[in-house]
Amino acid sequence: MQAPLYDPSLDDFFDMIKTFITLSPESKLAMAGILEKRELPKGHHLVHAGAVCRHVYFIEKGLTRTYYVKDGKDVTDWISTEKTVATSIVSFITGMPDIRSIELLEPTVLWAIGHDDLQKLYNESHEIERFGRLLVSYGLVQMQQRFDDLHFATARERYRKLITQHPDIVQRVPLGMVASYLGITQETLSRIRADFTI
Amino acid sequence: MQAPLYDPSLDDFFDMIKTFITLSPESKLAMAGILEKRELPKGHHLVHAGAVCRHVYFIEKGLTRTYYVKDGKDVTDWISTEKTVATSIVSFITGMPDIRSIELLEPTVLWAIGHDDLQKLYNESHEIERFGRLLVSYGLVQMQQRFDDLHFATARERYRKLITQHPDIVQRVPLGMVASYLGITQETLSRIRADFTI
DNA sequence: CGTTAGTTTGAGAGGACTCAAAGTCTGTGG
DNA sequence: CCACAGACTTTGAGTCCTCTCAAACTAACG
Repeated sequence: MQAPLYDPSLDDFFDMIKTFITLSPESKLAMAGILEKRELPKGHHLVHAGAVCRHVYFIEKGLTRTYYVKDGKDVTDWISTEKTVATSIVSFITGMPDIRSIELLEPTVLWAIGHDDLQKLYNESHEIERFGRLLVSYGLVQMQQRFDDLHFATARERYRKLITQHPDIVQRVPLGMVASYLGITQETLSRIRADFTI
Repeated sequence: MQAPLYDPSLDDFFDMIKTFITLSPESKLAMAGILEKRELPKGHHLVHAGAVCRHVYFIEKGLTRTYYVKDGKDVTDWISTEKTVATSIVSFITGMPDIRSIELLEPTVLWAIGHDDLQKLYNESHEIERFGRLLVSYGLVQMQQRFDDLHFATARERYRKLITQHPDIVQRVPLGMVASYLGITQETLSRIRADFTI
């Protein structure tokens, strides 16, 4: 009987990423060395506005919101649910500060990967470099789809798409935050929703 | 006196990508083996709607437009100028067909990289895998910025930003295409522009 | 059970859209 | 070199969607 080489709950993480890569045992071990599991309360901030984001977070349980303030108004940029990634992507990639903050909308369990740790593994392992490439590629596909939704759709179309593709978000996220995520005001979303439920 | 190992005009390509990576001589040689230079006339389509996009294109000279048809209307999704990349990114990454087409708005000189060729080099070279990662990362940053522009800005703000950041696009691209790129109608853009020049 | 965060409702203003028509530019053939 | 066709842009009028500002309502939490 041999002790496991890494925290068995890390398999949740490897499950999460298996949509785009299955790592070799060595790479898993290497990743295990830099992944940090964290349990954080609702309201906690992972990233503060004006700071550099030095981590990527894989959400195992819970819900995060990336947002910023534009013209005095709170704008929700991204919402990350279970089995997805949260990070202030431009800041993480460029190393520059960004106006975006990330807050937890629920008590959250996540895996954090530090930027420098990851760079180190990139240097050491071709496979993990590939993991990085695929992770970003996957993010780019998601961003494009979100962009398309916003590009030439009415408020109504955007809401309809959201409730069909991510019904849980509407349940778990306050209406005002969902509204700005969709690029509309809270009042408009409230009225649209009233129409839909008749 | 030694013959160059690759077409010297390829240095334009290596210049183009040096904002994010400087390749080793071996990697340059490997890339030289898969890069194809093409000179194509205005109006030529690099990608057709409904097809899979199997190439990434680096624009050396000229101008491309990525677009699709939504509800019978032509929507400009992306505009690529000199020293930037054009591709139908979701299709290229996922290997699935996409509604996007790419056309040349001017006679264009570009470097084409085939998907399968690139995958092969990814397998052979860690450094080229890194090149891929950085290329996608760079694309993600651009996409995020474009997304932000669209998210909560008025038609006026979007136009102002475009003319300050990419004044050449307004000169070289027909107004209707610029309008849909900004997410507004041609008539609205025409009126905005009239105001600006007073 | 009060306080606060969150949501709904109302009224009015305004931006952007649609449909339609008139200009303007540009390249090609006579 | 001019004239015309087709592509592109502007202008107009009316409508509608979404916004803003304001106030009332509801739910959740300590």
